[in-house]
Amino acid sequence: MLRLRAWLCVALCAVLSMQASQAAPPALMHAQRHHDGIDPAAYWVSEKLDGVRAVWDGRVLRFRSGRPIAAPAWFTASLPAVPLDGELWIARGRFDVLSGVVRRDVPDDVDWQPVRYLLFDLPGAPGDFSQRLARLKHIVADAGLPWLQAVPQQRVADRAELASRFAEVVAGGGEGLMLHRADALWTAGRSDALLKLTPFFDAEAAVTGHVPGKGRHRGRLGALEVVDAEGRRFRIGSGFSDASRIAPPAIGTQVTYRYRELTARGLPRFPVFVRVRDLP
DNA sequence: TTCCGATAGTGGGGTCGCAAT
DNA sequence: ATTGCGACCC
DNA sequence: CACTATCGGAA
Repeated sequence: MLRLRAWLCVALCAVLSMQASQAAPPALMHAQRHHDGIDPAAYWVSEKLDGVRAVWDGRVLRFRSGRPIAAPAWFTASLPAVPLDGELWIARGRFDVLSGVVRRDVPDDVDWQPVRYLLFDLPGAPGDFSQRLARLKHIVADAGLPWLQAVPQQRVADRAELASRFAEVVAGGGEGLMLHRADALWTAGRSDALLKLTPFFDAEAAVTGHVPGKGRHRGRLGALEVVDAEGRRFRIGSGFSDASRIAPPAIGTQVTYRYRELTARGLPRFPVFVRVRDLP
């Protein structure tokens, strides 16, 4: 009886941990948007890499969602036996390529060749970020794997230097900056211990159609179909209040929207409705 | 009191994988 | 061979 | 990823 009970417990635990290994999102630090009142001198600053977040628990490499990443055996075999947090990345402007490579069910060795695992933290490790960063560099050096690197971190003196770093990175095709507060202990969740600073652009387009909403938006606007001055057609489905979804901009109206960057096809990435364009 | 962080739930471009054509 | 769709990455 | 709408607790 005791044996049976013990076996049931083991089996149940195994099943539960299996499910957890399939889907449970790992506890992570999440970035907050940079805002006024931040003292940049209190932070380590690095480029925000436009790749895929990857978390290593000592055994399995996972997406932020908790889903395992089908990486080649050689990529993960010699990773250190400590939890790591970082970004799978190839190069600036290569997100789509990387995204395809790392999300394939069957990894392609050649495709994975240029992929790097760039680390920016040690989840759950003791000490403030400065201390964790020092330890992270040692872990990377000891591992001696060409594709395993620490994300370069720099200190800035003031807002002016942060602004110039930001301009420099963006001009070079970078996605923006990440700021890790030097004196912050590791904690799961969102706080000003980790900030992101990314650019955005405003543009105008004409409404060509209304896409109906689903779920809680059933019966009102889901997204705006628009066309810009160059004839590019796309949709804007975010940025609307519930009220504006009930009475959306009419077809033909010029609207202002915001986006992060243009895709390879020239379409806006992360388009967000801002307002109906004033003074037509 | 106000504000912040966590949830839940909508939506975008792009890719992969599978089913339907 | 092409198209459409859901489930993901961001 | 972007966002809005809520809610409870911290500030």
